Amino acid sequence: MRLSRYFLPVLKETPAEAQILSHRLMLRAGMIRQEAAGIYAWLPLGFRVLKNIERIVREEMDRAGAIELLMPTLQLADLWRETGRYDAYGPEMLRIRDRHDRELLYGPTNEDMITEIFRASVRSYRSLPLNLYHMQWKFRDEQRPRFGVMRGREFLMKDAYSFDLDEAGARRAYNRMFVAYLRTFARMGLKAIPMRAETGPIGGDLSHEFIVLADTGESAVFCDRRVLDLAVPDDDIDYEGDLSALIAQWTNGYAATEDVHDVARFEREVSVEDRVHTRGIEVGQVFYFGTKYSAPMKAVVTGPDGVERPIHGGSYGIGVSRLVGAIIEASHDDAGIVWPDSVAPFKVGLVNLKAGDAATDSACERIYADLEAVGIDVLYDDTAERAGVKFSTMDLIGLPWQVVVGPRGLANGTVELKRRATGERFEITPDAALAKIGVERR
RNA sequence: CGGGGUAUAGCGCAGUCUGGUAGCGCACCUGCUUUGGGAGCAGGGUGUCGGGGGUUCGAAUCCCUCUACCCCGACCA
Repeated sequence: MRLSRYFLPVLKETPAEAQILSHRLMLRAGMIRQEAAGIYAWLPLGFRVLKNIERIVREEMDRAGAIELLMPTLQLADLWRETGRYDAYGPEMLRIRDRHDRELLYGPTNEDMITEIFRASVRSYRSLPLNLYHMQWKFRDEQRPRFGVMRGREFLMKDAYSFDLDEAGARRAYNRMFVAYLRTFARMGLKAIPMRAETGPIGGDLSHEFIVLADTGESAVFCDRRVLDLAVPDDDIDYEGDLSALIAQWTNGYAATEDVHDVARFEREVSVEDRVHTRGIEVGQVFYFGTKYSAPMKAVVTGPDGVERPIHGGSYGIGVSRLVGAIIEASHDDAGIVWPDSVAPFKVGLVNLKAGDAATDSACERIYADLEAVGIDVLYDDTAERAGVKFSTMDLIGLPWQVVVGPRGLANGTVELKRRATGERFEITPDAALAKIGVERR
């Protein structure tokens, strides 16, 4: 993409309403624009990051055996009346009437609807286990939206729902999602720690929150340093195998958010040098809730013994849009965002220091073409801006690699390659720069 | 939902107390000079002063009212 033809409205000054760092950087980097309290338009750069996060979530969900579908944002109130949640949910639910005066709601979550979909078609235990998920915009009319996309009213959530014949099956489903979550967050460059959680209004008796550690996170967390060093399973993990030992490894060590923190236990189980007290951001939560929805909604299957019984369910959420903010909170410096490679909006920023100069232009064009040819996303700054502006913009938007091309270097046959995350700089030939990025010129 | 605050150009702000027909910096547009870490000179205002109503010869400014947004606290992917 050529910057001269892109839409990248970066801001030099920070909008007054943005308090936390990720929100400021997202506004300044031209990733989002606020349209109402807690409601954002995703501008091209932010949208690319969102799509990358979506892709990773999708790949890991699919790998773990979940099946993607898409449910609507609008739901009939009657569906929610079956579980009693229409009245229970309160003013956080956005309620709407259509032209026929039918009561609708903008879905804050989808347990009720997925259960309805399930019960319409599934009759036998032979169809189980089943795990269905989607990524869809949710709306929760928060009393106080804040922190940009970290706490919006409209947000993109991945929500998965598992259906099993009994509790043992449901716990296996839970374990699969647990492992998938470990992998998902790790792939985004995040250290996400599962912590025992309250089950909240969704109900159930087994739940973990996945908390990303970031100094600027909204809640205080306490954990055993040894939990931070646990290895995340590789992509050859066998989801059909027994995952319970792996889960135990991750859940035995102490890890708790402030509200459920047990000081006595923390000090008893964790040695002083292993005690970690930092801050975190919740990016996902997994629940087992048994027959809470299946019983009232009569989502039943016939078991091998011929007896009908309500299925045991679980739900598994990831705040996809929140992750954009969480990643920035966890990965930035004074100059701006430092994107992990896997979610970066472009992999390479190509800086033409003297647009209009024939030699510089043609060197840039060649590098640009070579990168595009192998499918590497590159943002080519071909504008006539000053070097200082170009550099600060590139640092702000945080692309993993910068290739800086100017007459001074070209006189020696070199360009400058910069690694955003480490600050390393190399004065090397264009071919060598491409090789480091991962392109072999033929 | 309790407490506090703000609303003036794309962004950051002054002007409001004491009414006189809108301004500063950045950004943006035109031209020239520049160009290796947020340039210089000259010219240009792109605005229902959040909305509605009122007072007044005259309202960004005073009064009434509505709305939006932000911050602190209690709640959430």
